[in-house]
Amino acid sequence: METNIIDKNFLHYIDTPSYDMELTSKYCKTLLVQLFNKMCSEISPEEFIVLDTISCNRGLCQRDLAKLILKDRANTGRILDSLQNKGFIVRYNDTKNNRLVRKVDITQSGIDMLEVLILRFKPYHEKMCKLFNEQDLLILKASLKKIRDAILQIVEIQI
Amino acid sequence: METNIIDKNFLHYIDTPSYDMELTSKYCKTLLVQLFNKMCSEISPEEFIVLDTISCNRGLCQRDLAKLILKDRANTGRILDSLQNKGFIVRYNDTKNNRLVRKVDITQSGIDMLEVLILRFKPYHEKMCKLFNEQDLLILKASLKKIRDAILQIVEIQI
DNA sequence: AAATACATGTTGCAAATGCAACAATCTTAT
DNA sequence: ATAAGATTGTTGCATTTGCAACATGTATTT
Repeated sequence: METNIIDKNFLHYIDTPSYDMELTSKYCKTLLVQLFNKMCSEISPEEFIVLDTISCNRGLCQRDLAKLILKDRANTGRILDSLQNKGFIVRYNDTKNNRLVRKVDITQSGIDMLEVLILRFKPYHEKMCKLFNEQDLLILKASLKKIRDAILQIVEIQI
Repeated sequence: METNIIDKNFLHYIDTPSYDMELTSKYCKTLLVQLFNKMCSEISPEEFIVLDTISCNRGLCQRDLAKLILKDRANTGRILDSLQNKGFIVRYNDTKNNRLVRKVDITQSGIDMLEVLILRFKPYHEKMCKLFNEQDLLILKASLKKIRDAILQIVEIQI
């Protein structure tokens, strides 16, 4: 059999969009981590992301929040424990579809924390923004969506 | 202060390219994991990726391989231990820039394994390929590269 | 009405990951 | 020539992550 997987005809992982996305995600994460190391000791980058997500999706139950932040229920609960201990969020029992759920909301202290951080990161945020135009970002967003739709045609994704 | 971070003017994490990439990467990974659960018990998806990378980059030292597969040296060594135990790769001492390094190469058994897997996954691979055209993928690749370059202007990335 | 299935959140555990420290070896500086 | 620094790979440890099991409460089925 002369398939010759090593030659250039075969698409290797390194050449896939998946690899490029992983690589770029690593860059984004490193940027975030380095900025937080320098400029924020109050919360972790992960907690910041969750707090930001809660701030614009108030009154979500934990499972719905988990879907948004791309983590499972267990880890979502743990991050919320930490944010709650720091007083940035509150949890309260409520119902959704006649089911008991724990909903999450941001506190005033959490809002203040977010505003402080946003001000602190503003220079970097603006520097990044200047490097991109809206059109490019929209195209990128659409491309990524197209990939996800393609994957959904092959397997069922439960996130 | 009426910054009002909750309104739509502020860019939340959920709306960033970083989030879209993370989400899409998760889809890709889930696809890979599900395919391997169904169709491959010999090696893990991670090991497949490393084996594939070695197959088209023969004679790399471990550190250079680590950079390619986006892992640190420690984890790269561990994955290689597993692949070596299964007989799919060999490691041998060599020098690079007058330094002692351990280089990695794929064995015939490893090549056979890759070819078997590629044949096994061929239907899915072709199905995915049909859903994209070369032009879209090139644009996506360029967009992601542009993001990485922008990040490099702000922080130094050492992967 | 009882049994089964489903949804939500928590806990425990194992695997994966990252980081710092270390050993070995080579280069550069004083 | 000796000391300091750099590169590579390994080991140990702490953190993160995901998965399965469980408890609780609801919906559905028989």
